[in-house]
Amino acid sequence: MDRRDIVYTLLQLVPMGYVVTYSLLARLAGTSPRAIGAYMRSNKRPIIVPCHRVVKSDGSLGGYSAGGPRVKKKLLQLEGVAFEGDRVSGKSLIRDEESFWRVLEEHGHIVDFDADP
DNA sequence: ATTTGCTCAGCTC
DNA sequence: GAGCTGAGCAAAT
Repeated sequence: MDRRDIVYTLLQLVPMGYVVTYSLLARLAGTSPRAIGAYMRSNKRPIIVPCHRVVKSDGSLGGYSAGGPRVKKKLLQLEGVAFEGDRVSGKSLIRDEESFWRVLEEHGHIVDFDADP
């Protein structure tokens, strides 16, 4: 299990209609934002690993190797993500770890870290 | 709005 | 190994 697998796994937990930042994934996986970009670029399983749900921390799109920013935006809109111009509007953008875990809980993913005996 | 310094995985020699 | 290139960030200007 290397860092790349961790990143892909985390990404698959993000529900439709939400978007995370490169920066957040970097903090969660213990690496740098640009490294996340590199992982996405070399992503071999489009769709299964939803690279289109990763954007820059100011809400602008960033890149998308499978079709360019146009396609990326379109996909997000189809998933219900709201835009203001070329930026994702605040509501669906997850920037910090706390909101990340909260969103996962609300969508029924298992978050429980310390199961107390 | 634009510039500046920092980052690190992957690719090339 | 050493050097370059980005699907980026935050702070200062």
